[in-house]
Amino acid sequence: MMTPYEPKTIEPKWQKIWDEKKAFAATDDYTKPKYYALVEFPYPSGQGLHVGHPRPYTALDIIARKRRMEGYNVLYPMGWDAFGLPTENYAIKNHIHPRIVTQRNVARFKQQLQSLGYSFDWDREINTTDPNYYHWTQWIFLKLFKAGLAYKTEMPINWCTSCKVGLANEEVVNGRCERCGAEVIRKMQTQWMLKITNYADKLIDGLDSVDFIERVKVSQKNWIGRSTGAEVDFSIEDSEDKLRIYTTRPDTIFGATYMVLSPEHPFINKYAERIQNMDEVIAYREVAAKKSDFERSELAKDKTGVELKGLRAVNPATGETIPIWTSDYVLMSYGTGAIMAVPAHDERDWEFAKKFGLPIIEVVAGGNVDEAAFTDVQTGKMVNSGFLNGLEVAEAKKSITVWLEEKGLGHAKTNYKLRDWVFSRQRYWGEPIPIVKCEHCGYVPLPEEELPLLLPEVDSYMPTDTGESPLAAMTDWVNTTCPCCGRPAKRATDTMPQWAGSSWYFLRYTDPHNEKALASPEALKYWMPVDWYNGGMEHTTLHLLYSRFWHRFLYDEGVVPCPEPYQKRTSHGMILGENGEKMSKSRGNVVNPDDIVSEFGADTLRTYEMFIGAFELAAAWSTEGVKGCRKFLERVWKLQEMLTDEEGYSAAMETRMHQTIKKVSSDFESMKFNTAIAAMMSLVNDFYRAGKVTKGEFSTLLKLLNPVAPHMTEELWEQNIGKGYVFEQSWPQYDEAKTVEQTVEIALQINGKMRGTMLIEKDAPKDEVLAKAKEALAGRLEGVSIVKEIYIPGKIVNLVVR
RNA sequence: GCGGGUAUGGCGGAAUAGGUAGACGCAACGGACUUAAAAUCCGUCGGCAGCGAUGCCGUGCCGGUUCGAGUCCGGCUACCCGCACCA
Repeated sequence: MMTPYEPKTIEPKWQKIWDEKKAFAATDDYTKPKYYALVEFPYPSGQGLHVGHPRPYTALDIIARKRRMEGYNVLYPMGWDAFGLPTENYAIKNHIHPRIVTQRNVARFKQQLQSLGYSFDWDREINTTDPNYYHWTQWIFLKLFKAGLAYKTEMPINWCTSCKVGLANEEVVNGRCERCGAEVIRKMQTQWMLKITNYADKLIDGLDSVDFIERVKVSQKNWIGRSTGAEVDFSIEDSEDKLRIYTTRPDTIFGATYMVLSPEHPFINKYAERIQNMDEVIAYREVAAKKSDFERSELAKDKTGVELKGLRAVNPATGETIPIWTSDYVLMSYGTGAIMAVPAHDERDWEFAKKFGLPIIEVVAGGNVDEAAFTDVQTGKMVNSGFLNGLEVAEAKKSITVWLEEKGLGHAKTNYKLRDWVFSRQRYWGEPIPIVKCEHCGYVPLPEEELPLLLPEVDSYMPTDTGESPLAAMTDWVNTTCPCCGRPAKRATDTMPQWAGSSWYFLRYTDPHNEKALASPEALKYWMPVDWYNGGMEHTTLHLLYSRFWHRFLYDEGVVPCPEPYQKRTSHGMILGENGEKMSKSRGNVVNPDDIVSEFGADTLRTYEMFIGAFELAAAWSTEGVKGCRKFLERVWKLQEMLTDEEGYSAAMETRMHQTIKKVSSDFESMKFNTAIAAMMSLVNDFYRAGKVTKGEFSTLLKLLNPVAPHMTEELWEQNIGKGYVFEQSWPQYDEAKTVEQTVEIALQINGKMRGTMLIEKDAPKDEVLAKAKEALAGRLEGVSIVKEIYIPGKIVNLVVR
C-alpha cells in the first residue's frame, strides 16, 4: 500500500541518514579525480535565510550531487562571512556582544540550510570570526605588508555619518553609504592601504585564462580601467619647471590650446605669487572642495573654472604659449592631475572652450569641430599637425610618442582607474590589524608566532565620533612593546574590512583544521583551483577582484599552486517578490523559505527555484508556481502504483528514456535547470499516458531527479528499488543511437509557408520523401511549376513554386 | 553619455548550427469520479473569420538578406543593471 507523500517526515529522516553516513564528505584521497564546487558563503544576518539564497545553493548542489554520481571526489563546502556592520550595529543597539549575536545567527542559518538538504560537507564549515580562521587572514596581511603592498597614508576618506566608519570608494553609492543609505562626507584620516594597483595588469591578463561569463570579465576590465597614452612635459613660461600631463591622445598635441589643472594641483600654491588673480582661484578652490563627489556628478556637465592669470605654458609641439586654467572637471586622483586641453577632439574640453571662448583647432579631419568635438579614432587623418599631417590617428600616436621620447619631452604611459584599496575600518567587529607602531622602528609587523592577534573583550564597541576605532580606548591592549626594539609601542587599532575574510576563504575549505598553515600545500595542489564558482552579480566587481588579487599575490609568494582561484564563474539572477519588485520588508513582499519548507517541503522549494526561469535572469516569485512543482513531485510519488515487472514493452518509451537522460544531463551542465525539469515532467506525463512504468525506467528517473529533489527520490528508492542509496548510484548513461526516433514528423511548406506535416522513416531517401511530399501537396501544386525542392532531413520539405 | 542585458499567449517561460513558434508549468474552461466540494485523472487553451476541413495575422518597431527569420544584418524604441567629467 502506497504511503502518502509527506515531506515533513521523510526530509528530516534523510537529512539524518546523510549526516550519519557522512554521505557528502570530501575525502583526502588525492588519487581520485576532484571537483570543487563553490557558492558564496553568506553573511549570517539577523533576518535569517532569504528565498534568494537557495537559488545558487540548489544549482551547485545539483552539480555537486551529479559529479559525485559521476565518480568525482567532490568538495562542496559552506561557511560564514560573519564579521560586519549589521551584527555590530545590532549588538550596540541591544547590548549583546557581537560574538553572541553571530553565534545565534549562524545557528539559525545553519539549521535553515540543513532543512533544505544541501550536500555540503559540514565537517569543513568555516567562520571568518573564528580566531583559528582569522589567524590566517592576519598572516596574509603580514605577507602583504612584508612585500611592501600594505602601507599607511593620510587621505581624505569617505566617512559614513551614520555608521561612523570609513568606506571604500566602492561602498559609496550616489554619495550615500551602500549599507545604511546615510550621507557620506569627506574626512582626513590615516588609513591602511593595499596596493592592488600593482596587480592591475595581472588582474586583467589573468582573465584570458579563465571561463567567466562575459559580462563578469567586462565588468572586471572596466573597473580596472586600463588606458594607454603618454605623459608629456609642458614647460612653464619664464620658469625651469615642467608641468606633466597625461593624455590618451598624444596625437592631438598640435591642437592643445590651453591646459587645465585640478583645483588641488600643487602648482597652484607653488606659483601663488605669480598668479595675478590668486584670490579668485582660492575662492574657486574652496567651492570645489566643498562639493562632495555626489554633487560633482549630480551637477553634471556644466563646466566651471578660473584662468591662472600670469601663468602660461608652452605647447612643446607648436612652441606657442597657451593659457593655464583650473577646473574641477580635472581630477587630482587620476593621471597627473593636469591635462592638455584639445577642445576639437575631446567633448569636455570642447564644452569648456565654448563656454570660456578658448580657441578650437582641428587636428583630425573628419568632423565639424564648430558643431561638436570629433572623437572618432578609426577614421580621420591628421591636419594642422606639422610632421604628423596625413597620418591615420593610430600611426600619428606612435609617431608622436617616438618623437616625444627622442626629444625628452615625454613617454608612453599606461594608467588605470583602479585605486589602491582602503583597508582599515574604525570598527570593533573585524580582524585586528597585526601591526605595532613604534616611535623608533615605525610600523612593525607582529611576529607570526604571535598570531592570531585576538580581538580583545571591550566594554563598549560603540564607534567614536573622533573616527578612532573602539579598540583605541582599550589601553591595556593598545600599549605593548615593540617586537623589534622592545621599547613601549602601540598596537594598530583599526580592523580589516569585511572583504578581508572573504578574499581567501575558498583556500581554507581545502584544509580547514590546519593549525600550521592556511592550508597544506598538498591540499591546495589537489583541490585548487575552484572548478565552478557561482555568486551574485553584485559581487562581480569587488569581491571577485579583491579575492583574485590576494590569490595572485599568494601565487607570487609560492603559497598557492595556481595564479587564478576560480576556473569558472557564473552568476544567478535575483528572486523578486510576487509583484516583480525587489523583496523587502517595507514593500511587504518578503517570502520566508521556512514557510515554504513547512507547507510544501524542501524538495518542492528546490524544484521550484530551479524551474522558475533562466538561472541568470531575475525572476518573480509565484506561490501558484510553487504549487505546480509540488504537484509534479506528487505525480512522481504516485508512479509507485504504476510499477510493472514488464521490461522493454515499448521501443518508443526506450527512445524517450535515452532522450531524457541526454537532455537532463546536458541541461544541468549549462545551468538550464528549468528545461531539465520540464523534460522530466514530460517523461512523467508519458508514464501516466502509458499507465505504467518499469522498475528500470523508474530508477533512472529517480537518479535524474535526485540532485533536484534528493529526499523524496531516496525515499522512493528505498521503498521500491531497495538496494543502497541513490547518492551511491552512477549517473545514468544514454546511447546516442537510441535517442533517435525511427519515425519522424516533418513539416511541408510551399514557398516557406506551412502547408501540413507528414510522417516518414528517419532514413528515407530524399527522392522518396520529395515524391511523398508532392503527393501530399498535390492539390496545391496544380497549375504551378516547381522551381526548387528543399529537403532538410528530419525537419522540413519546402517546395518553391511559380 | 559609455558599457552590459532584456523585450515571445492572460501569466512564468521553451525553441543546439536560420527549418513545424508557444515545449513545460500556472491560470482559465469543459468532462470523469463524488450526495457535494476539495484533491485526483482525462481533455481544450495566441488572435481574427468560419459549423467545418481551412484561411489570414502573429515573437517591441521599421527595413534588409534568404526557398525559409523569434534566431542573421542595418536602423530605431522602451525597460532593467553597472559605471559615470578617468583626459
